[in-house]
Amino acid sequence: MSTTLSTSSDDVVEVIFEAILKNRLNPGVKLSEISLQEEFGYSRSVIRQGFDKLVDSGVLIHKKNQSVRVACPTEQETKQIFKARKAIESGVIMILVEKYHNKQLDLTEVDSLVSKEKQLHDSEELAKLTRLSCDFHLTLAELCDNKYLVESLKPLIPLSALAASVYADRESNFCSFAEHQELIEAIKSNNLKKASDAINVHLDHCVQSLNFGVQVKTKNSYSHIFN
Amino acid sequence: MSTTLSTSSDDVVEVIFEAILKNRLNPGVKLSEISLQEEFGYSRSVIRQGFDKLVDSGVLIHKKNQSVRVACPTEQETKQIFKARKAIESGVIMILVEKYHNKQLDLTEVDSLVSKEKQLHDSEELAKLTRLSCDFHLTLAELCDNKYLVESLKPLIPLSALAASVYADRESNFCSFAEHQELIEAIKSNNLKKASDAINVHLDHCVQSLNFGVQVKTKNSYSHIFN
DNA sequence: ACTTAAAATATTGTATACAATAATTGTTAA
DNA sequence: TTAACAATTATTGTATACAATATTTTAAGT
Repeated sequence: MSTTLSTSSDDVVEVIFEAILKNRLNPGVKLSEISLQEEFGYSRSVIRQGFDKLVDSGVLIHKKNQSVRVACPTEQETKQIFKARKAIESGVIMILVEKYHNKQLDLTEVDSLVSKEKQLHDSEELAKLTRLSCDFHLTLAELCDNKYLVESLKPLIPLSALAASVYADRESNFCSFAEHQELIEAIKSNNLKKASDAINVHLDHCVQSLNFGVQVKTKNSYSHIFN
Repeated sequence: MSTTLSTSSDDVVEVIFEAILKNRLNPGVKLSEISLQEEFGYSRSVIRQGFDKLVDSGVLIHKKNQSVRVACPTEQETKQIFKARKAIESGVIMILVEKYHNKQLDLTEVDSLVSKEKQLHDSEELAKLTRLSCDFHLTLAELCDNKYLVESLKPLIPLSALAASVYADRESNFCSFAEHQELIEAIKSNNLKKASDAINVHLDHCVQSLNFGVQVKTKNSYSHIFN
């Protein structure tokens, strides 16, 4: 929650979030506090504060007296993550439909996000696509003007990205920009039922596109991960 | 998120949560790290870790270089909190109805919670009632077997309690046990529409019962607050 | 070679130290 | 008395130290 007048540890959180969304930090990777001191330029206590926040949101896993690791969602956890997202994002869509109906919603930002997604998709720059589709979902939540709703959804987005990086064969069809487009159209049509269905179907498709048969891979070095 | 093999700072979180739910910690109260050292028996760094988690969930407010304070939700924030709860808890109810339909849901725990609420209501022990009605909502979420959903809802419950302690004239009719009862009956009737309506109406009633005209009161000592 | 045990190393958990900043108190002037 | 300012005190932000615990390496025995 950003009622904190941002302290240094938020930098750590932000950098690690970014690294995950950009697919630089793979699930299971071990992050030691000491080793990251010079990487960040902060002391261990600051790094640790950042880690603590990420652990709290489930993005990092921390077992007592062991280094934190990037979370590696199991099949069951992944399904739970998307079930939770369906609950929260259904609420988001409900609010947005009402807002749009009352002419209190400006969709130009998401419109341009979706067209950027289309561009990247066409030029096959799949790495950047993950980041953009995450932004799409977060931006929708932010348009609700409800910080509590945003904070509820926030940790689930990098967790989804992690799940995708483990189980998605090709990330192109994991979180389809075409369905994002349809979702926006549904909101614009002032049709609550249609929009609700669209978000639920979309998130179901995300899970269905995953292949839970794959063997989980773990790497162990973090050179060239951040920035 | 309890993937952390619980460290000491979780004690701090738990004790402060409790104190809020029990109405011992009022909104706006200042909590200094140093002063709570002997109260808890932990060192400042541990206390601080606990504070950080609570700040992150919005229960404590932290401005740079100032002591943390117990949050004091404004009218607008309170409405946002309950809007977010409606989104999340609608999802909870949806899942529970499905579970009940598939005979995978045991409601004895919530049944007994509601009857305890009724007892306390009849004997006019209103202080303990807040705690119990919070438990009711959290227990429903826990019955979904989805830790992400639980974690999403968790911070909103003490925030609601804080809002009530500021704006509720009499806490008795803030979060009505009778409506809890009806909600459970709706789930048992396998009627999704009815159950969805019940949770939405109930949470709307909570907000409607509040009187946002009151002047906010702030206290400043914390003796006899914990345990 | 392989396994086991022990020593050495590295990393975390917690406490504490010190500088930077805020809050409080005391003093003076109007 | 009140207001403004200075001096004092208290509290936070960050770094670091040290013990407890994990991990890795080394060495010995089979």
